[in-house]
Amino acid sequence: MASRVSLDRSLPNQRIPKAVVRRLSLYARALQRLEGGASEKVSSEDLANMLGYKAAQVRKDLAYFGQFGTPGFGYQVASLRAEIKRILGADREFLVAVVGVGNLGSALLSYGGFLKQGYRIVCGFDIDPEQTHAREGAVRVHHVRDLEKKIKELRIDIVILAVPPDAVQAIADRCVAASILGILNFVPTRITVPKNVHLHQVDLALEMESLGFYIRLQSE
Amino acid sequence: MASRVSLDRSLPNQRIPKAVVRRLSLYARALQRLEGGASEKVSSEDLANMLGYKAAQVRKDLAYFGQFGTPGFGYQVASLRAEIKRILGADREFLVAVVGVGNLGSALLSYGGFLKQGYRIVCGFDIDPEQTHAREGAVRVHHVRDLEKKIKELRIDIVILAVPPDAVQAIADRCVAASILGILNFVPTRITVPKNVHLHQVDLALEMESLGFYIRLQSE
DNA sequence: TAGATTGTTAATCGATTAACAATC
DNA sequence: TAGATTGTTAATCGATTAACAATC
Repeated sequence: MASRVSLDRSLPNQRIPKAVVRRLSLYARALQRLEGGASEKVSSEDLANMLGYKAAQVRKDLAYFGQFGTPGFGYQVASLRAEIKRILGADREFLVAVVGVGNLGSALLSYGGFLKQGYRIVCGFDIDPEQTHAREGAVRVHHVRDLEKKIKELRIDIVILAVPPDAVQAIADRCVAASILGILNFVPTRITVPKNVHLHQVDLALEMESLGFYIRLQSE
Repeated sequence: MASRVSLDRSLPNQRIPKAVVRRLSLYARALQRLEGGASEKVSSEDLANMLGYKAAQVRKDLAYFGQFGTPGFGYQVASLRAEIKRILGADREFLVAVVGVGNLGSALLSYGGFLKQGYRIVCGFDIDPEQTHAREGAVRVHHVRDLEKKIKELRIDIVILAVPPDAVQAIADRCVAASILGILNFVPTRITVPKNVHLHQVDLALEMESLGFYIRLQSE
């Protein structure tokens, strides 16, 4: 059984901690910065310093997925980055829809931040698509009544929720019923979904509150 | 020394883990939902169930800040919520500015999500305030050249960064030099600040990447 | 070969949970 | 008093870090 791990690096048979996956994305970004730079190799020490981690952690994180380095040498910048991209799923494009095209939703629709490779925003949904329609040249805004139908038809993988707080759980339930794979929830209301659906809550109110708390703590 | 803790609950003399503070905000929100409900009391068990935690964790989290419950009874919903709000700093308003009033920035300016009590968005900054100006009725957008001056003049505590990626570290440095207390960074570029400044990175690209990773993991 | 740096094991640290005496 | 539930200590679990043999 142990041999299987080294044969097929892309299928880790242990559970991967969320924190490890987050760091993996940051490694990829750091490597991108290094690419085209002076050196084609990088050590776990270098990478750790760039991100404020410890070298051992970098090596341990990578070890979840395989052996990518050469003892006494380090890692090839380009190939390590390619490996990490592959691990993170660069081999597949995810189709994304934004539900709720108000202020935040329309900014997210046009925000390039996560459009980078691998994620394509396919459409929006709103209770009043006419009103939002004109603003978004590129992407069609459908009526939210057609949510399930369009999710299936357009094979949408991920929805971004930016609807009013009291609507969010019901919308999430409908998405789940339509077999959505992942939800990124921007609404400051916690929602629950079955554990086969991956959920990230981006809670700005929460971030602000902890920021405020730590500021207060510090000033005393 | 131990007595000091019980005397002054608002000044914890131990380091508070970030995770505890985050949960504290969620407790406050759960209590808000309970308020006006059937019962005026709540047990750690109830609260834990509402949020998917364990009762012991709720009690332990609260214990960092004092003793708020009654053995054999539980907690008073209203007073516990008031205590938590106080701990989180409801006794002080933080003044906030948004730097970079593009798509995302202007949505954040008008987004009510974190405007809830305690945070007031005072103004925006942009390299081309004229262009953004008209769109925001309520809040003034200043030229970014006046950043330091206005931060001091208006006594801004927190900046939200929504500038282009290659400008973000320089802007952050200027904010720090102008004695900002906290930074909420929305730009998908990691920045570094001195440790007396509190920094939260809200990294949408990162969230999407981990969502994609977990989806891929699941589907295999 | 000597020096460098990996991958991995063992030690440490921190956070969560269980257990329970205290007490309303 | 009996039942319930707290605050806190001790046990457990998980994640980070240090140490080091393997090896390029």
